[in-house]
Amino acid sequence: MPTFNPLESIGFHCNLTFKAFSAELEKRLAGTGVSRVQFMALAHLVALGAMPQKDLAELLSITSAATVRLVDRLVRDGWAERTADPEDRRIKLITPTPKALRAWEEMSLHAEEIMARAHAGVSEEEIETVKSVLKKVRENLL
Amino acid sequence: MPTFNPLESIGFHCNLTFKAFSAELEKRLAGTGVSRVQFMALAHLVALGAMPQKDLAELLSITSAATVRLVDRLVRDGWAERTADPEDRRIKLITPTPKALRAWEEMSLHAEEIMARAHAGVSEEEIETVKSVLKKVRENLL
DNA sequence: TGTCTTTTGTTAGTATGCTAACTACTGCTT
DNA sequence: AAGCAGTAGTTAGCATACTAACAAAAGACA
Repeated sequence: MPTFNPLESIGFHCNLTFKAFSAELEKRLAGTGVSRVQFMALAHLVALGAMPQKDLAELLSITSAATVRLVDRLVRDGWAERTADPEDRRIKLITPTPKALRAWEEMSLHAEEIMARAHAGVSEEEIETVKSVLKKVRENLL
Repeated sequence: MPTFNPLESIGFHCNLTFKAFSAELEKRLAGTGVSRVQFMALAHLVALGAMPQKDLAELLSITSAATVRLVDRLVRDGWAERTADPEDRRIKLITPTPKALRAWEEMSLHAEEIMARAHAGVSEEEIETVKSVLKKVRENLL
């Protein structure tokens, strides 16, 4: 009987690897009051500036419903604000607060250090291979 | 200012790829009443037989607390049972039900098809490279 | 044997994801 | 202008993850 073996699936390995990154990032962010998901949201908000919730949802690859609550928590904790879009009253622009902008530079160092550590001993070429294979796999699954 | 760019991180790509597998598996399991996580748990239970919750937690790489509620739902839905370990009264052995064993063969086909589709057009060598690089990355992050 | 430590499982509280159903608003079409 | 489809955001209900605090049982050791 051909039994499904998780170890053979790239998806399984991706899950494990993603968890390893998550755990390390969460450990380093422990003192900041920012969660891993909030960190990713702030990365986009700081890099690109205020944007509608819909855009943030797309960048994070989550649903709009999940984004509502993520932004709720960002607002609650003083990292972002919902402001009105003068052009379109449906839209709530999500704006990073000055507090977020100030704290970002130091926080983002954690992510860069983790990336550097994770990629240690792996050639640039291997990293590119992984990225391109994973991209192809995602396209295969669309 | 050196800004963190998620696209450069293998962790980010792993997250996206894992989500793609998850979405596809969930779509296929829609009619079965089994969730993706329950499916993974059953894969281990069917392959290895009854085991303590702790072992299941390790195989799934989740905490024991998360396992408690996962097993709660498996039991609730008739896929598994908690039985006493005659040797050690702390242990609850998680046993797949006959219903689970019967349903497994067909369910596991979904996972195999998804793997086959995902890996299409990717050489065996590339797949091995991805697995070994991801493994090294995880070790780097320990 | 009695106590201390470890192991296993549980509960509580929070964060995060999903789908489905809903509201408010925009914008097209007639 | 009226009507209707599409878009943005919200809410509700569920599944799943985590940490922290706890209980019960087993094991180790004086």
